[in-house]
Amino acid sequence: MSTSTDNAPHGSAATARAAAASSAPTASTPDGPSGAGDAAGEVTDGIERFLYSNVAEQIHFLTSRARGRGISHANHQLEGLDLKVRQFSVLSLAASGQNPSQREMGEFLSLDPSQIVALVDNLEQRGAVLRETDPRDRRSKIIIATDAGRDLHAQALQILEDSEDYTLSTLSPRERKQLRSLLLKIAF
Amino acid sequence: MSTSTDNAPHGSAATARAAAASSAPTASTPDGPSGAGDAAGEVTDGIERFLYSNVAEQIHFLTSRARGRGISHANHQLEGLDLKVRQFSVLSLAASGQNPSQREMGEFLSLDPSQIVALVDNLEQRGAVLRETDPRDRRSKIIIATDAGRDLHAQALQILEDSEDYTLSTLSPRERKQLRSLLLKIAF
DNA sequence: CCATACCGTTGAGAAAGTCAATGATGTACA
DNA sequence: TGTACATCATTGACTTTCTCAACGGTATGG
Repeated sequence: MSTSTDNAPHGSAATARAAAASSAPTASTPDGPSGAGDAAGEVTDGIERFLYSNVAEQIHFLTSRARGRGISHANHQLEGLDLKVRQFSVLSLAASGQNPSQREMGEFLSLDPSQIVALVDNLEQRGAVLRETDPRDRRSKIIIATDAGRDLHAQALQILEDSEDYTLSTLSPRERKQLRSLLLKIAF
Repeated sequence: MSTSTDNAPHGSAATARAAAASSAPTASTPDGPSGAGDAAGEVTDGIERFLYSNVAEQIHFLTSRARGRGISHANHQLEGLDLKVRQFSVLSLAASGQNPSQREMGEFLSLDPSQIVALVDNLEQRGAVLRETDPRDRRSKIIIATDAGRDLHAQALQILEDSEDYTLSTLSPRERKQLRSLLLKIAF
């Protein structure tokens, strides 16, 4: 496990480790007065110094990192149920009482229809969901959670809520609500 | 602009399409009074109805969707430079004046060291960055942007800022700042 | 009946993520 | 000094995820 996978909830962590990394002005390729892109100041120690780079301002970088950390931890916590966040999301829709078709699941979860097939196959084999042909449109299949599926969903949900509580531990309840609200605005 | 597939910044879009999807109570597997997981109410039309499912509350779902939308759009806009967000992030660190080693890049970007190798290989072949052995520690290589690299970075940055402006178009300046701040808090 | 469009499914290939091993180098310490 | 151990970049193998094109079954509009 190279990247994440550590333990401490947030911050610090890596900082303490060996601090003997780079930092050499290296003479060649001089920065000159004010390089093209960044306002390169001093070269300090930890990787936090990259927070002043342009990429650190990018919303892509921030969402990717946040997502990566969260999903990694969540998947790890879900191992006991032999489930992944990915499968949970499908199961959750199946248990929503909203009678989702596979196409709708794909659209909502930003997944290709072919990926939904595989995910539903898996859950169906485990007896967690059923495929029912939609009587209104016999082309589409409505995915519905079985009793066992709803049970599995409930267990997973509890674990995921705990995991999220861990992931968002640096945010106040109010901030968590704000974050969800803001993400929702840009997610659709 | 204009070149991209869809057009409208956000919302709507799919909603209008064919509304003849599912919704059948389907007799079998009855919902019964209040299913186990959700408070299943009415079954309405668009996929927005899944916003009441449990998965829609999950931070994973929100970050994944937001990230997917954003990166997809950004990558599309970057096509002209034959660059992807992924490569830009490495280039950005190389141009930061912070003399990052590959290991540090990997840690900061949440990428495996082996992935950094490939990314740097690519940028190096294009003449955008150089690998310089760190005189302080000859095991590590410091990645530095060339003049051409800084130029490419500047162009890409402009495109990405426009793309982000599009992606975040539903947020006020204040909200954008909040979002960045909140994500930063949970990203490290 | 016919043309057209859509749904789920399959298959193939590219991209991304994960992991172990290796050579070169650095660090600690007896 | 030498010896054990850790770290860095790199390679290779493998799994997962993504993307796309096709196809059969089905729906819709003339």
